[in-house]
Amino acid sequence: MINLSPVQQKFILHWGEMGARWGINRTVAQIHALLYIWPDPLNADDIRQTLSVARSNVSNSLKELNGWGLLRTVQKIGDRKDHYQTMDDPWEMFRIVGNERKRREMDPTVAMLSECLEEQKNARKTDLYTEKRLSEMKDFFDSSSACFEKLNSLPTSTLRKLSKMGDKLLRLLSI
Amino acid sequence: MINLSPVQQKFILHWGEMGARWGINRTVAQIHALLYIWPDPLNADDIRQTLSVARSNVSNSLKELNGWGLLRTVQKIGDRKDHYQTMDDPWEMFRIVGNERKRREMDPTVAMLSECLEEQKNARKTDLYTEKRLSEMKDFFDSSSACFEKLNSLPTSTLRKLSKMGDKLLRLLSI
DNA sequence: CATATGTTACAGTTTATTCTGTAATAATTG
DNA sequence: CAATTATTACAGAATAAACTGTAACATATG
Repeated sequence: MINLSPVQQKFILHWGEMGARWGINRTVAQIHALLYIWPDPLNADDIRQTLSVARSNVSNSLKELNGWGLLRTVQKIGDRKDHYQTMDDPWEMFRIVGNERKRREMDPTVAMLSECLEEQKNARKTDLYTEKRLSEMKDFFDSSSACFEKLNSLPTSTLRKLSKMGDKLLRLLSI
Repeated sequence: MINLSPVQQKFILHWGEMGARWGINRTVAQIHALLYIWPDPLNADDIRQTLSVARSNVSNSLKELNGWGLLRTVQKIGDRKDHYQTMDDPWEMFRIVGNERKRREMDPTVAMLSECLEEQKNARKTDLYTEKRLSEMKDFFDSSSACFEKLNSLPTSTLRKLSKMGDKLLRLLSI
């Protein structure tokens, strides 16, 4: 029987609300928060009881969490139920989320911009202004997404160090 | 009378759909796309007709766009109507959007984590595990948001160059 | 085979958001 | 003052997303 402390509840509820802004469903985010804040792996029924949601909702949410690559399933001896875990390391966690967000929020736009530019070339009427706006936008998405990919390919330990460099980072970059 | 080419329509519709994923309302994003892709400043009625939305929707959406800092109001001689523009430069545009997203998506979580840690300290029961999870998460948010702020404080021209450096950037950083 | 466990589909409900259309209000201009 | 323009509030409609509860199904275990 899971009994959440007030602080744990607060964390889980906030994570759930915030999830929406991060493009993650509330229940999915709550489950993620629960697994993150709880010391032991939990089974689906623990989750259902603790968060008061329908069993089917737990199942679907776990599937989605798994789709994000944020879930691990483990077993306990003498217990046939699956038990679920999530990773400890926030850097690792948000690297994954970041990748997924890039895939959902940038890639489709890059594709659309390419199509538009192509269609604009083949159009009966030339429209230099539109072409300029589209290609500047595409240029932005291309370079920022390449840059993001490069940074995200670095090992977590490097990202951690870089993000902690503070002003040193700026000095390094302003060469 | 505004007459959108197929390519312009495609761009606007996509921008509208994508807006949702970026945390921006569809109509707001469509209006933004329209102002971005159209060579001249447009008045509210142009926008209403072109996008087929209610006048009140245009007014509220323009207000929100203004709240993001993405709108400029200009006048035309011999015309009492306000005319609206948005900025050309995608880097500038997404710097603003990025700032706003940080404010909405990170800052509240940093605040929540600080509160939780404070409350955990004052709690009757000590809970070292929860404390560890919370403080590691806070550490992540603190350093990544500081890092983001530093980068975002750079002039657009610098950001543009950095994002275009490709592998040179990695070599520079891997010192 | 009986039981336990987990997934999936689905109809219906709830909830939140967005949008419309109207009306009231205010400010400005000729 | 009359006309133009823009904002705001609001009730109701339309949409979209999320959730519930149930049932069917599959799989594995003793």
